[in-house]
Amino acid sequence: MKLGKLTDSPKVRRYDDACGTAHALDLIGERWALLVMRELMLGPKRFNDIRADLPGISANVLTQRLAGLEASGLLQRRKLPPPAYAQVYELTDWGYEAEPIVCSLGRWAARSPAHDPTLPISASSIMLSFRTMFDAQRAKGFEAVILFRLGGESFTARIADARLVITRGESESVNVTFTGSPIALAGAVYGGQPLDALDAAHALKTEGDHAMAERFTTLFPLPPKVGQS
Amino acid sequence: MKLGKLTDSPKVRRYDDACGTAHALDLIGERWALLVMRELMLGPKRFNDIRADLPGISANVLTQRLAGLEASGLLQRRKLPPPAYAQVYELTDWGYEAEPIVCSLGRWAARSPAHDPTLPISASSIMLSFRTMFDAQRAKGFEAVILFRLGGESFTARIADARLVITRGESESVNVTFTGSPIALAGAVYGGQPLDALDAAHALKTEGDHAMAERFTTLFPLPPKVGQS
DNA sequence: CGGCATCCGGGAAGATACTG
DNA sequence: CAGTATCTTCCCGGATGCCG
Repeated sequence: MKLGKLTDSPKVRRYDDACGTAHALDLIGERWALLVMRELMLGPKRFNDIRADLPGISANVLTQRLAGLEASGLLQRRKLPPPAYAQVYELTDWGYEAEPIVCSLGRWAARSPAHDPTLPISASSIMLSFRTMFDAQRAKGFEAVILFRLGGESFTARIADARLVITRGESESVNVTFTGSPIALAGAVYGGQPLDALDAAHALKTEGDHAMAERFTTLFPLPPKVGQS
Repeated sequence: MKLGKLTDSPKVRRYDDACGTAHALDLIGERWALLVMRELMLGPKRFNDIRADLPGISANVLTQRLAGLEASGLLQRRKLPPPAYAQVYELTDWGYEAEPIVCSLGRWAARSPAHDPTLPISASSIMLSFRTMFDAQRAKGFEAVILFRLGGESFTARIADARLVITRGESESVNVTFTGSPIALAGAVYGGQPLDALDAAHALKTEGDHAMAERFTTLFPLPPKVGQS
């Protein structure tokens, strides 16, 4: 039997630096930490759902990150009311305020020559990327409600007044429904793959107003890769 | 004699994730990487100067980070022309584009209850923090050129038209000169310490127009800590 | 099934010493 | 000054197993 030192100094490896950026890295600089927060950006999730959307993370590390983020005040564990009872992890208000960080990182790295968009992507990731890459100019005069069914998770995007609002869950009066995998949706929006080809390949089913669906896929221009133009 | 495997896959630990945020962490998610970039945000530096401003980093790790960032296309090594000859590290254009990330991280983490502003801070950090926290409203109608001499490094801040421009180096027609340590300057701007007290303590010398100096210190309001109002 | 503790192997980070 | 070499420590990732 071994008893962990009671005086166990937390032994956290910190940057002893008053700079806010350095402190941010103390909070979310550990491996996986920011991706865990990304997965929670669109609403609370349970342990195994986070884990499933972060291929490569071990249960071990996920437990540590959740505990660390909770101790920092960035997320809370919450028991769902009956009849669900399940325990979920939910960002605090301050945690949600990290969204600009996630988005600016994503926008910046999209210019990387080494970025490989064919890798797997989670549902939360691509919905967040829409918030990041949305071009208000291109959306002028466009009004639509788009429903996404991505492997068990549903999201609704509402576009009006050149603004985009994305929420978790289904919705009424939907103009377009996309059903399929996040990667196929990414192919349509970012890879320039035609919707009918994806439909024919049974990768992404498009239902509803196809003109609106086509227009939707044009609203998220990628920044130019470095070294180009 | 040992021969490293030629087929040695770089063995970089990557997130296999198409999400831009995840790719950003592949690029700058390693420990110290973003702080190295922060130190270069205001202009090129040489190895030992970066090292001196990042207390805690070992030469070993700094070498690795510089090599990694160079391989990713985020910085370049450059030989200064005669008579300096020294080798310096300089961010590429794309590297400089990471400034919004550094700033949004800093602004977000400034709300943390665990943030300790009494820790040491580098000259680059505090000059960058001015860019981050600058409040254009408060600067309306204020015009000033402020020179900072912070332990061997000089920076100039120009405020006009409710805009702030910070550059490395000295300048002509200066209204105010601050001379001292970065931490003392932080005390004045963020800690509410009176300039004359800092001057009396020989921590920060203020020369020139003291009214302008006082006003300058009010232009950088900190966001409220979480849990407060 | 969901959440967490434990053990282990490999590799990254930290500290120090050394070299051109 | 600008790194390299070496050694130690600790974190990450994987597997297993406990417990509600």
